[in-house]
Amino acid sequence: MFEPLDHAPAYLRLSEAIRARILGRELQDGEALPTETELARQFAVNRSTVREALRNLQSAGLLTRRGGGKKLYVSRPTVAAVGDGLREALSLHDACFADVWEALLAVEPAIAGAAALRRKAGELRELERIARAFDQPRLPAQEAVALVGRFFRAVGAASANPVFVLANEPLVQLVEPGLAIIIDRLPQARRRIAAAQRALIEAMRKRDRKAAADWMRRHIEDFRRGYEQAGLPLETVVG
Amino acid sequence: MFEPLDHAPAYLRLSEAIRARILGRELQDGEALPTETELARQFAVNRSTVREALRNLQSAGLLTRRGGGKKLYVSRPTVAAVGDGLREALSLHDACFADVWEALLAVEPAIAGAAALRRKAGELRELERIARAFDQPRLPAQEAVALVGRFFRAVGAASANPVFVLANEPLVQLVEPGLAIIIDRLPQARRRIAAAQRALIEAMRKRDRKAAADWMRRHIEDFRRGYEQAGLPLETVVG
DNA sequence: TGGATCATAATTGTCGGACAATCAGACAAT
DNA sequence: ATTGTCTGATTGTCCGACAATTATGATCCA
Repeated sequence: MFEPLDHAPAYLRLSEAIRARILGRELQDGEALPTETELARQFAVNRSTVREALRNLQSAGLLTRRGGGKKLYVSRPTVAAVGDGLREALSLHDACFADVWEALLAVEPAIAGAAALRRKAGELRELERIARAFDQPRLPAQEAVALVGRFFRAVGAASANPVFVLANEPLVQLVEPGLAIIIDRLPQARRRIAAAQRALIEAMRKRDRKAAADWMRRHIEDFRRGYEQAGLPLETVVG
Repeated sequence: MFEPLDHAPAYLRLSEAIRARILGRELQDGEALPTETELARQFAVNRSTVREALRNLQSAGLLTRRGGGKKLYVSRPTVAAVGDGLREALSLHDACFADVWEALLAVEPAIAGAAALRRKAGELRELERIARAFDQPRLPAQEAVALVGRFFRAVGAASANPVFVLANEPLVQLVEPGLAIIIDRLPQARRRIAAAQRALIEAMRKRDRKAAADWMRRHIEDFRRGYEQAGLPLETVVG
């Protein structure tokens, strides 16, 4: 019969107002925000209220502080920040390794395929650098994992699709801990990963979409086998 | 020799402390937080500082207020909220329709396939309800779009994979505006969507993974054709 | 003139206290 | 059982204050 009244507190209305200006490109990326006192004056609220609104936007990644400075700048949420949020959410929703793996199997081949078509020369070189670094003997397990992460992110970047880049990030983040255990426990893991990376790079060099997608699929399937062989249960909640 | 001191402001350290307790399941979902005054006492900071920290966690969806009450409750971020954040981020990263479509083509068939395997009887009935509602003659365009969104979300839910559910949400959100235009401009759009929905439901009834994935792929490809035929440029920045 | 140095103003982070609005719970009245 | 009333607790908002840090502008030196 009756709709509830709009009872939003001032700090929310304020942050929504600023958020709308950012999303509407009225406040451009990189632009500096007025000072808190000035915002308080313009919106006719107290500085404490302004600060609560700012914290809101800051945690959404729409405002950031630059290198120890005081001023707040308008910014687009970084991939890493969005990925963190997603990882958090997935962890709290009890996503298990099998779930993440299923998603990996769906998107990573598509990302690799897109990257094969659109990769630039520099991106290919970057992939080669990472693969070479990974192939070093006696590389500490921790660094090996980090390099695998970098490889996946570089493939994502080469796909030139922001949706893929963003979707990629939390999956990579969630997979890294398991990968660390695999690399630690299975001696053959490194060899197989290095081989997959070489094949992927070769496919991307030839701009062979199908081959890239195919190798990535095998790579991901391999990853699941490794996970099982390392004795990790697929139902492990990630994060 | 010496590591840099932790110079993070108190409101950040405070929100990180609470965040860690939530992620570590020390604070359970649904649990009520102590009052602001009590938190200020426990952490030995001012209430204003506590409030800034709370705004931080609130916008991350880790704390929510329940139905007009005052108390804050620990909560897992809702799918819709995470989707909003992602949509925002993608929009600011200038993701265009082609990017979203490419991602749709990668994940939606996989979601449909997983749903075909794991769907429950109730979820199938829900899909049938939505499809029937969509197939009504003289349904307003706005409601038709909403029903398509519900259909996709229901398929996502049937996949029983939180990663899919979460990835699904922003894609559906981003696609809806374009879909509205298509349904408005192309007379045959409704028929084709209804046919795809029927085929998908049938495949899911038979638990035919391949057929479900296949029909979903065609559905998504059809969507792109509709987008082009409606005269919308693929480079349109979404959101 | 150009660049380094330093004093000064501005800004943020944090604090303390204050008060109205409102919410939850107890209790009484109908 | 519903409605009204009271009380205490809690949130939303405001004010004012101050130390620490950063930005700004003036000054000095080469």
